[in-house]
Amino acid sequence: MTEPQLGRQLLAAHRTLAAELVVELEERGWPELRASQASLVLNVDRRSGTRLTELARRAGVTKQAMMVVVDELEVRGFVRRTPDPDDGRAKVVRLTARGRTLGAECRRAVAAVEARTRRTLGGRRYEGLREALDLLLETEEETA
Amino acid sequence: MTEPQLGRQLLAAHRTLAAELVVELEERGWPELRASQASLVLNVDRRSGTRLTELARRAGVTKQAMMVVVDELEVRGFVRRTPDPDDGRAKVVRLTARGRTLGAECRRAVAAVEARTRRTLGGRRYEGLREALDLLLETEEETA
DNA sequence: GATGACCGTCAGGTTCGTTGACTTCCCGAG
DNA sequence: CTCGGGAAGTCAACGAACCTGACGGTCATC
Repeated sequence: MTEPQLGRQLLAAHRTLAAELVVELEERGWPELRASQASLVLNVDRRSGTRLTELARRAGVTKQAMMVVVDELEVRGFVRRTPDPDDGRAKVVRLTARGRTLGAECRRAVAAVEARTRRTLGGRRYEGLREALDLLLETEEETA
Repeated sequence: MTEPQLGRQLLAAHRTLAAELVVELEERGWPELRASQASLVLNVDRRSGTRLTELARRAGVTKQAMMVVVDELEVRGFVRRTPDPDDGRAKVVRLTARGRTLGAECRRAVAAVEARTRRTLGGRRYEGLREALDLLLETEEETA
């Protein structure tokens, strides 16, 4: 009975943090923005832009999954795809001006959520949590 | 950049544990059983059965969500719904004989996953993880 | 130059969950 | 005693975040 709770708690905690981030963004005037989208914005290199595959790698998901998020962000004008001059197959995802503004806001929102989490947990437990998750996923990766 | 990783890691860790549980169950001869289903089986009171709403409450989800899982388990003969003698509205979810056998297997599978997790994390970190999650979700609940 | 690997894409699925809108039934207050 | 609020289970529709598989171009190398 104890362990399925762990799995569930992990999911619940994920949802909680994601929801908090969304609220934080809303309060800052960026409504209808989801955590996955904010996360993507933060992963695009501000200067040179970043390829889709690289974004997927950073986020630890498939390129198909990442493409959906890029699509959404592109429609809303936060990001645009430009052909990669060095590679005809590739496209580079870049932030628009609006996207850069959003990026700044996202960093603040993320910091706020992190600070709140850290406060309710205490610094020690917070660090412990991060460490445990790092370890868990790292060793999973190796076995895979 | 640091925090959105936390949220994502929580999700990834959830998927990992759920997948491990499924594999564990498969290896024990119970294929095509998902983590949510196993979790439900473990939450049904072995003697008296449990109402749908109560199951939903225990799992921290809506009764609609819980109903789906009960439906699946009922179709496969692990569980059945009987009218509650004390309340004409309610039905009691009970394990069938096959369901009880599955329950025992689930407990073992869960224990195996837990043991493996504990081993990769170390007892100290494992306990810390659980504690952190408890705290995180508990205080979330209060604010809600 | 053919061959295999790689980039982005399209199409379709899966898992776990949600909100909203009933119907049926319980219960307590007027 | 009825009658109105509320709770139990259900039906339907949807959402978020993923996945696998299959392709058409492009690169890079042999």
